[in-house]
Order: sequence, then C-alpha cells, then structure tokens
Amino acid sequence: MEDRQSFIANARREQIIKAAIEVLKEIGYVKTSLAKIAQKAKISTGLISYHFSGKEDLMNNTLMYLVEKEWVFINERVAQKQSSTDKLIAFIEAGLAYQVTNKTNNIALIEIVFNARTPDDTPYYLLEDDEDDMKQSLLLDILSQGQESKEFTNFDPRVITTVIQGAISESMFTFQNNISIEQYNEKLTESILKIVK
Amino acid sequence: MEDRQSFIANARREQIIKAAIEVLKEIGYVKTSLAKIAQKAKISTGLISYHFSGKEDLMNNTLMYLVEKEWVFINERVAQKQSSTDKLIAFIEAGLAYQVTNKTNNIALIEIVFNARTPDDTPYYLLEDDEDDMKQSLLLDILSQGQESKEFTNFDPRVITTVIQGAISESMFTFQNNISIEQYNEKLTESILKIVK
DNA sequence: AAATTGATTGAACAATTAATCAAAAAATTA
DNA sequence: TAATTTTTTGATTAATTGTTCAATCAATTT
Repeated sequence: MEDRQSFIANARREQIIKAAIEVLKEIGYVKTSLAKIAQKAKISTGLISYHFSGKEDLMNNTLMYLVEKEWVFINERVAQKQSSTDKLIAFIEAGLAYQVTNKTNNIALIEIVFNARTPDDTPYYLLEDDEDDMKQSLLLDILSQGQESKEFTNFDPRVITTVIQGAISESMFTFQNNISIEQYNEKLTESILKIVK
Repeated sequence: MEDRQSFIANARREQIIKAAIEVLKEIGYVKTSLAKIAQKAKISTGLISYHFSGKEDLMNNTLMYLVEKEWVFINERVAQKQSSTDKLIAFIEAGLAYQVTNKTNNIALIEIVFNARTPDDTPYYLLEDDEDDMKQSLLLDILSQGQESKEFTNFDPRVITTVIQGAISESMFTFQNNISIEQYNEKLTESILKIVK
C-alpha cells in the first residue's frame, strides 16, 4: 500500500504511464521503446529510467494501472445493483462498455498481457492469477451467491465465468462486423440468462 | 495456390517454420530473432533470408501454417457428423482438444496474432477476417443450417458464434485451475445446447 | 545567501537486431 | 566429367535497443 500510494501520487510517473499506453496502442509492444515513450511524453529517455527501474518495471506498472482502471469501472456499476441477476447483467454490460469506451486502454492491456514475460519466460497470459484476478472473483461471487439465494439454477460457476469472460473478450473481434454493442449486449445477456435461470 | 504449393512442398521452409514455432513458444515473439530460429533449426541465419523475404514474411507463413493445421483438425471431426447438433458438439470438442493436444502450436499462433502488424501498424488481432476466417464460417454455417432444419431454435448466429469461440479461447486460462478439459467440454456443451435448443 | 536535495538532460555505452553478400558447397544438367 | 545452377554459410553492416552517468537545473532548506 506504500507502493500504491507513490504509484498514484507521482504525477510524472502517471504521465509516463499514459504516454506508454498511447505508444503501445499506436505501434504495439514490439516496436514500443523507451525512446518512443519519452518522445510522446516530451521528456528525455533518461528520465524514464530515473522513475522506473527499467522497461519491465514500467510495463508492470502500466499493466497494474490498466487493470485497476477496468476493475473500478466494472465494480462501480455492479455495486449499484442489489440482486444477483441485476449484478450479472450489470457486469456484462459494463465489461462490454469498457472495451468500447476505453479502446486505447484495452489495446494497451492486451499488448502487455500477450507480450510481457516473467524472468523465466512465462508469458503473463499463462500465469494463473486465481486469487489475484479481482474481476474474475467478482463474477464468480455473483454467480455463486445467485445460486445460494436460489435466483440461479444449478451450473458450474467456474465454467460459466469462463464463458462470460470469453464472450466479453471475444466481442472485440465481432464489433468490427455488422453488429452493434447494444445488439450484442442484449442478445448475450439473454443467452446467459437462459443458462443460469 | 502456386504459393500454397511451394509453401507445403519445400521441406526446408517447413523446417524453418517448425523451428520458428518452437522458438516462439519458448521465448515469445519479442525475443524471437532470426538468429534464435536458425540456431534451433541448426542452419545459418542467412539461409532464412534466402527462403523468406524477411522476418515478416516468415511470420506470415508460420501463421498460415498454424491456421491451416487447426482448421484441418477441426473440420475433419465436424465433417464426420451429420446433424447440426452433432456437428456443433464436434466443433466444440475439437476446438478444445486442439488447444490441449497442440499447445505449442496454439501458443505460437497467439504470439503471432497478438504481435504481428500490417505495414500501417494495424495489429493482426484487429483485422476483420470476415470472409477469410474459415473456422468462424464453419461455425456460422453449422448454426444457420441448424436453424433452417429446425434443429435449433431462434437466436442470432453471429452472437452465438462469438460466444462459442470465446468460450473455447478463454478455456486456455481456466484449465490451469482445478477443472479438467473433459469436465469443461461437457458443461460448456450442455450450456450451449441450452441456448440453441 | 549558501547549501542541499531531487529532477532532468543528452551524450555515450555495450548488446542485439534484421539484412546483405561474396564465397564455398552441393546438386543438377549437359 | 565438365559446366551450371541452386543452396548454404558466416562474417559484415547499419540501425536500434535499454541502460548508465556526469553534468545541469530548479526548488527547498538552513
């Protein structure tokens, strides 16, 4: 929490992170360099190394920043609802809305998750986040509590969690086609309710 | 198709592509270099440039190779079934099975799709493949024909196609947890049938 | 006003990169 | 066998990378 404070507080660090997000979206992780980020932020390359211990550190902080933002967006909307059904509907709608509203953030997140690797070369997207992924935990809780309160029928929450998360992620590639977010949200929600109700 | 012939025929090219797949899986796209691929294939770096016009060309050919392999695997199993319901079940099962059986191929595919970009910096994963994505077309056809033959009820095939593809892709991140493929396949199929039946 | 601190620059560094190319080797043709 | 073409090597090239560092700059404290 000491880390978190300085993370949010430091304006320069946030400026660098925002520049990194822009560059990641514009030219992708492969071509993203500290020089390009510095150029975008209108600062020198050395300053980035002054505020972050290295490129990896910067990318990790950028990832944390993005995950936090998405989590706040979704949780804010879910928390306003009372019943498990309404929470579930809100989760799906918020998940879809975030991707459309914050496309740059979404793309930057993808670029990092599918490129960054641990020192022993394990890709981030293969890391088991189990306890760490708050978004997944939130969805799991909604489904489980809905079953306890008899709002939902019997099913495996882990499987349906994966289906819903997959349907939200995958939507990114479908919106380019002829279907709108509103249509997709409506019909996806309808389909999911068929499963859980 | 002249390209496709020489693509399949040339043993050296396939050797290089297979080495590229291995390296991509081991160290990821970012660290993958022609030198590393040459080392894995036990050839010189120059030879890669002789057979491919550049790194981009090699990655494009590797991607084609991987997409083709997956398509053949799935279509083979779907084609054996007669009814739309059985085809749908076969599609899901084959899609899941391929990811588990050919994990290296799957990871290499992800590495390329989420890194390669067109000359104007459009990421591959954002390209609208519409007519090009045979896997998606196959699934769309199964769903549409099932509706025509009254096997399936009324729903938007485009939406359900996205849901199913998402559920298959996303499964990769769930298998690491405590659930098995067999369980996931069974319960996913059950859920999807609830939607379409 | 002097001194200390943190912030910032930009040049220099070593390491890697993809690509080139002349030369050698191997395979094919005559 | 001789000549020719295709394949392969490995050293070289030019460009870019992340990081380091001595030197300024700005602000605050003493």
